[in-house]
Amino acid sequence: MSDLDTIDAAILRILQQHGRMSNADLAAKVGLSASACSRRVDILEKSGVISGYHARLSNKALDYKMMVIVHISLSGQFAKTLAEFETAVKRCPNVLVCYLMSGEYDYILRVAAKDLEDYERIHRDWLSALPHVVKINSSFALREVIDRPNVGL
Amino acid sequence: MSDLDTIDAAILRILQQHGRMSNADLAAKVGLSASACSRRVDILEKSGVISGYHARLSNKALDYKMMVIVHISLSGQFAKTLAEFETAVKRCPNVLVCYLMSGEYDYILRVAAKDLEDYERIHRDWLSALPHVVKINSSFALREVIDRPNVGL
DNA sequence: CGTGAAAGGGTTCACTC
DNA sequence: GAGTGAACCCTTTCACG
Repeated sequence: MSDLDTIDAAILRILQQHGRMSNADLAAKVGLSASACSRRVDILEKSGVISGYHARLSNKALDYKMMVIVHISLSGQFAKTLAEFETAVKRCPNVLVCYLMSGEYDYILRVAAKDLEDYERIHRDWLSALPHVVKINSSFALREVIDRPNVGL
Repeated sequence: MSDLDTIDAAILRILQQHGRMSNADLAAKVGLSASACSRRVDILEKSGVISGYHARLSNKALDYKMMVIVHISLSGQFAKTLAEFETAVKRCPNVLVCYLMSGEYDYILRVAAKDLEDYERIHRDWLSALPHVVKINSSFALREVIDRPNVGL
């Protein structure tokens, strides 16, 4: 697709960490003029390398202190079964990540909860209520070692 | 901590999706004047509810098409063992997420790779080389159903 | 790709309700 | 806490070298 040179990589590295840095500051950091820098960022956005800019919220500040990894098995692998499950799981706001997996389990989920009581509620009202589920396995995260949105450049 | 009213929630919801929206536009969207909106955003940033702004890069555009969930067990749970493992795992740029877990496995990792060959290299050069590892279990993601950075408000 | 200038818009005050 | 208006600063974006 688009070949990234050293300067592009530098731009991406900085914008990953400081998504609201002004173009003028960014240009200075990567050693370009403002116009040249703006042109490059524009290309990176339009080519889809930069898919968007987002404020990151502190789960802790919002009182979401628990992270739970949930493994789920369904009663079959029919397309209709998967589609119904996925439609339902998308409705649960506490599910941050959901992947269809190969291997022993069908889906793996990452679920945020305020505390154990909150997770019990989520498990009861949301997870157990998902269609076609035959097995649920919850593992609790004791500590977050790494959490980055993208691969290091 | 800080109580969030309806307007704060709206601000967070918008900034989550459009991290580079100008304060003027944001104020219009939530029905506030620019100054009032700026004051609120300032408070949200300083109180830590907004922990930062980040450009999101498309893993696909960067040719990272594979997502692998890796379960890892160590030879013990001594603090020194865990610390050594964590120091080493942080050096691998392909590891996006790493949690210390309760339950059967000690750690769960989310690893990005360009393709199967790339993952073989990562597995050989990084994962297998991590200290104190006694068991590695790789599961490949077939499809991404959900991937949001934060809990829906 | 860099420069420079013009134009437009954004942020941030002090002040008021 | 929220709105107004104005000043100032900064950013973006041209055309051109």
